[in-house]
Amino acid sequence: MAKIKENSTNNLNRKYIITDCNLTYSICMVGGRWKLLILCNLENGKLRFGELRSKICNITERMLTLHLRELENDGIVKRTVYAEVPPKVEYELTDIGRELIPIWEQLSNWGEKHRAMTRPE
Amino acid sequence: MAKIKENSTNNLNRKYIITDCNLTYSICMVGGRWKLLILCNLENGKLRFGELRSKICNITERMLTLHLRELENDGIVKRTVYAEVPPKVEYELTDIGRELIPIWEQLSNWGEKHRAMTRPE
DNA sequence: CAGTATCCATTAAGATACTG
DNA sequence: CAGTATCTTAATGGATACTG
Repeated sequence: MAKIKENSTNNLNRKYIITDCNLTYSICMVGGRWKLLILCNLENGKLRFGELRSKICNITERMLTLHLRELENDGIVKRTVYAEVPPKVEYELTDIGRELIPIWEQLSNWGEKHRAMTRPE
Repeated sequence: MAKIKENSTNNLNRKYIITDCNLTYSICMVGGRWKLLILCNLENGKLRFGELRSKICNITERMLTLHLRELENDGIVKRTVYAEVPPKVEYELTDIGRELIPIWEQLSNWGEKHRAMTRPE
């Protein structure tokens, strides 16, 4: 029943990390409304903050920032700040982040198939 | 930007179905705190309500009921009621539900690896 | 046994304005 | 451009009691 980052603020999905279940751990790391969506947009290379925002329909700057910070803290995304004016920041997948690629690909394929089965046009 | 089941009550994760993204669709179907956990406990066959409850640490009856209903409505889980006293209800994966097995297996393996990397004992 | 119903607490998400 | 800060709303989760 051990939890991590207890009582932290602005920490998404952290309350239910129970260290004896790997699936729960993973859901904590990449579950939720936005994370896989952010990650899959980074599949083909680096993107800037604004590029991510415009690619991910309906995400607010606040949500994008919060989730990117978490993904960065968890070593799934790498953030690079360029010392330029105006500022330029790029995000990319880390090696462990890239290992998730087959997961969102399969999940996406499953969704397409499930939708075709249950919600035919 | 089309949504489904708008304004429904007690419908988890339904607000953000945008029909032109399969990944978002899948996340809606099996995302969230509990669904994959419920499903992976059904991987090896049928289970009764009480068995699921005791296998899934910390889940309340209410949450288990709500999520099982959704999974049933979405054709991912099959519910069988036996006409007995006391009541007996069994849950099992459907075919489309079984197609998710590799996803939680991979996700679980990823979690184990990620944890070993970032949180060594 | 397998749930419902009710009420309440916590958390995630969204809108908007502002800044280095 | 890439964020913060603040406030508000919506969604999720939990406790407890009760029932066919």
